[in-house]
Amino acid sequence: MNVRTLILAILNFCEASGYEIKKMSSEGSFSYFVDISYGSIYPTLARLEAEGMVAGRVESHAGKPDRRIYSITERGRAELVRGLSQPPQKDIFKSEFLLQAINAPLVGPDVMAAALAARIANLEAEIAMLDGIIADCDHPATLWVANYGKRIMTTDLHYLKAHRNDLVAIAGQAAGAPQAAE
Amino acid sequence: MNVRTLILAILNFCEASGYEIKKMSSEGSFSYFVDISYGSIYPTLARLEAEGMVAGRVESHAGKPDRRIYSITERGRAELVRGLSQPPQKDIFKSEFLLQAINAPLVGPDVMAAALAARIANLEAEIAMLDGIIADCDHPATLWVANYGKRIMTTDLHYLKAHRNDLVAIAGQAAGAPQAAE
DNA sequence: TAGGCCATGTAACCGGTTACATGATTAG
DNA sequence: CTAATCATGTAACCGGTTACATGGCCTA
Repeated sequence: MNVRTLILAILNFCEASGYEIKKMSSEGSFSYFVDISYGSIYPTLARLEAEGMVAGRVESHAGKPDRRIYSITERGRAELVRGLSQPPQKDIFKSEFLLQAINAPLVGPDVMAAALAARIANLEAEIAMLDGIIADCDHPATLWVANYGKRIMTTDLHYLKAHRNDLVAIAGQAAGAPQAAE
Repeated sequence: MNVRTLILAILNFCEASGYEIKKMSSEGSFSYFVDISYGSIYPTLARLEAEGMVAGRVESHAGKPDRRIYSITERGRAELVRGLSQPPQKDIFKSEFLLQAINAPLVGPDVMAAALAARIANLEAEIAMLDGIIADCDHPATLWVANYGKRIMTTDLHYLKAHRNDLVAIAGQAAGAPQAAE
């Protein structure tokens, strides 16, 4: 899942500028599995154009900076299919929250409670975003993914709310006596 | 969640060699959120030792290569607490499967069905691993995380099984007619 | 008039992986 | 005899981020 394929996938939905791609990847319907930086978007876009995978055109709007709008080409779409068709590698899931949770006794109940609260808030925000997609969007595949994501996040949220106190209690177990000495 | 903190976290559970750390991170109870490579483990371990965060000793077993066993020091534990205590950044979730799913019409029903099957198999394997941890382990925080993970993965699995056909159908919608022309 | 948003781009850096080098022991 | 497992380590590479440079327009 390199930036290259990701950008092609986004451009296969709609043409966009580098700036818009950034926004889609950090706020829009792609945000729940990526967040690309400008520093990788613009060079990749330039390279994709040089390879004929995307076509760029400049659009001028009065009172706004010029925008380079890119759209995917036939070659780009073929490349995207190639990229998507090879068996997907395992999902990568990196959770600092889980690392904290596994070390609950070490971080203590206060930090743990704060982390739980942050995660719950985060999940609620993300579910709200998915609700927005589910309401607005009529693209079947996107809807399928949004509903799938919502289902999992909802379960996650319920579980956290039901068991947060257990984890805080575990974190409190060793409070003040920070593990055996060296 | 850099390798540094991760290694300290692992060593806070038990002392281990670089080789064992690798195994824990790619098979053991840490594997469901990381997989570190030797190329980052050994240099990091050396650096941590130079900084006094971990202490290494050489152990010889007849008929086996020498092993450098590392254990965390007080300083290392303090460093770990510091690393864990700052508010965790958002979970990173990168899923090639989801990227395929969102582009289901493009990849076609066969590839989509294969991806679904792979993901289902993967989830089943991971749930089995979690069951192992839940049965064996008596560390409360680890158990909490394992049960949490199991709950989510189980929901995930059920949802996938119940809705896989829908996604394959969506992927079949555009089969043979690969999108509008340029 | 200060700060935020729009908009594009580059250069330096960095965290990490891949691939390689080495070598003994054990299981098939 | 071959392959796998145990075990440590290095060097080259690479994908990506951070921080910087630039500048006009709009809002508070």
